[in-house]
Amino acid sequence: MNNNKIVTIYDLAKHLDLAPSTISRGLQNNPAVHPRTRKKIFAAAEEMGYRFNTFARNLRKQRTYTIGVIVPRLNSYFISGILAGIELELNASGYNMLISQSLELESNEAKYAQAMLNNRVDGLIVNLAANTSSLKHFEEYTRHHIPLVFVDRVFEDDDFNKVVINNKQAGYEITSHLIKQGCRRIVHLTGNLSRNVYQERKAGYLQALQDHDIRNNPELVLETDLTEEASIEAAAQILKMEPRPDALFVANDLSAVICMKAFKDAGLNIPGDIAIAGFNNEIVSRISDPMITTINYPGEEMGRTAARQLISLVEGKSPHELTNTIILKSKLIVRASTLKNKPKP
Amino acid sequence: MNNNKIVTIYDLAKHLDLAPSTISRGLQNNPAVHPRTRKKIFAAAEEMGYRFNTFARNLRKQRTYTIGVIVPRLNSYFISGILAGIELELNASGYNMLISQSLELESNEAKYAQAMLNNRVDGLIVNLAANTSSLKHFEEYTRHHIPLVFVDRVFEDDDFNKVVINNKQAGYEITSHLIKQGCRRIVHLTGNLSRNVYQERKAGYLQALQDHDIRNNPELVLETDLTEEASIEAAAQILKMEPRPDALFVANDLSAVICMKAFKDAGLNIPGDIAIAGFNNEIVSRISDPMITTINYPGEEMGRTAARQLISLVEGKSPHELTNTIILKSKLIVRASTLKNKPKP
DNA sequence: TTGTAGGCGTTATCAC
DNA sequence: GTGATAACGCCTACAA
Repeated sequence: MNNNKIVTIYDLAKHLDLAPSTISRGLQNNPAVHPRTRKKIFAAAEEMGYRFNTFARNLRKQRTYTIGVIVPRLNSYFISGILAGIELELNASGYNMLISQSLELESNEAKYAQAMLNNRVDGLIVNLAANTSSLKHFEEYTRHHIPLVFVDRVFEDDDFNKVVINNKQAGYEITSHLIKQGCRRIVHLTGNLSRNVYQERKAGYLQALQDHDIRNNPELVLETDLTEEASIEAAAQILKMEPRPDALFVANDLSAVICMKAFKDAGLNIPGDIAIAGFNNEIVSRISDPMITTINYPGEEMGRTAARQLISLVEGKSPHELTNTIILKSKLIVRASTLKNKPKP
Repeated sequence: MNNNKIVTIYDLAKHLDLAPSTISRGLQNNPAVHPRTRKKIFAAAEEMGYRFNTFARNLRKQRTYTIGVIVPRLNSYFISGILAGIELELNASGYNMLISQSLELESNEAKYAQAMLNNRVDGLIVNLAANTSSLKHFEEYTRHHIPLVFVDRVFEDDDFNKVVINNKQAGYEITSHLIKQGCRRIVHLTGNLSRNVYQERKAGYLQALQDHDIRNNPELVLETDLTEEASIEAAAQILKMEPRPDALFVANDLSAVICMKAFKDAGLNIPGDIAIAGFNNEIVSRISDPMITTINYPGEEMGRTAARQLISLVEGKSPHELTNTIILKSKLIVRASTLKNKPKP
């Protein structure tokens, strides 16, 4: 109706010959205003194209209904799932979502944590960068009692809220499965070991070896950044190992599929010559040939859980003092890429 | 240093026995402030743990330095790339990014467009939902002169800024390539045809058929939602076609790979029995066996371009009146999945 | 049921 | 170079 001028409650007040406070109350459905008055207010708001100013309200209320989210990368299938889960919960509860990507750098993470603080986010969800070595850039959140939840990539020995899976157990299960299939020389290809998720998967791998009396050979653990290039390189390195390993446990599906392709191109048979297991149950694990044994990793559910927990902290429904760790269930999914002993018909 | 109380410029002013306005100027590096004073101000700010309040500034400045982004889904590899590109540019220019996902529903899209307006975003980037049939929920942006850029999925006949690729040409190239490989009975599996991207790819497909004197058979065009399930179903349907098609052009890589897997499971040889081409050059197209012929689709670059264009509009560096369309280059990438005529040695 | 007045934290304008 | 003061738009005691 109106053109460009921004309409405020004062304009509505003048138009209706009422006080701004009455307009404010009416728009909030405050029962103190007469239904007739309220109706007039809404009609005028509609007619004049009124939009309320979130900033003014935030300034006044000292609340922003905005949650910050810092992730290492946006262009990752797994991260997308977490974000989707977070977004669903936040929007359902009327919160906005402010996103930054640290590009796996602690320095960016710290910078964005500060920026989010300036934006007065009501809470923050973080998936740590690969090289983050301290959480001191989050101390100000604690000091100001702004709730903080870490999801997936966390620090073990801290006093923060976290949503994780049991990576060690998952690593243990997948390695034990490989051993049960008769594999003895199992390579583990993993990411930055200063991050809990990779460190623990490796711990599970080592534990499984030990429990099955297989001597650990440090040369069989390859630490890379799990990018496409690094995976191709790692595959070449594995092909050159003497004697050739009979299994490969990779810390993520995409990298596992890339390795598998390299092995197939080199004429190897999967799983006959080498069994391959991944991690995350990404779609690529299902479309590869053979399909890849993996761990179902509930990314979206982790996002939802983290968001729910954060909201309940923000709204004071959970006590701030009690930090807690939520461990979601992960599950081994056995597929053809590791089935050396074909199930009997 | 300090504990929980939020520090404002008034606190700094009192502490330093200066006026709040001087503090404000000092913090903004206003040259009118004496260097010695400024130094004292920064020292006190640091010591007292001052953080400026973005909302108060926004309220005052009538600017938010926040850009809204509405996408159909967050958990999509292609969308992630666009978002990553947008985020890079926005952060580089000091803007925040507020994200919502429409879940492919026009109703959500409209709702979030309104919410972003309430949040006074300085501009908005949109990737349309599958079922969006009108742009009237964006009219208010035009009315208030809030810049708007559509990326990838757009309306053709509108008067808005857009960043796209030439989908028709890409569809034409890929279909012509299949024809040159000797294919005559080419199935086209696509998404919601009311969206420009799918509509145009199909137009390119039809044009190529016509230019090569191949009669169009409407039964060979399958419109689905391109989900994992729909793709599996479509593959089954194609397998039942009589006579069997000799090529399949799918509007996205993931769906193409899923179909390929189904065909291989049914004993078909790729590309011998049926050639397969995808779209987007996602990583799955490179790890499938055989690798998939596709169109390189610069998602991240589209995101960057959209963000750059939006920022230049927001900052008044481009005129608002001139809406424009930026068409990025896409490129046919030929791989084994369509090479029926092996290149001569 | 409605109105008045003050404040949320910052910046801009005008004085001094 | 610094200070006083009035906005920005909304919300909420408190008063009427």
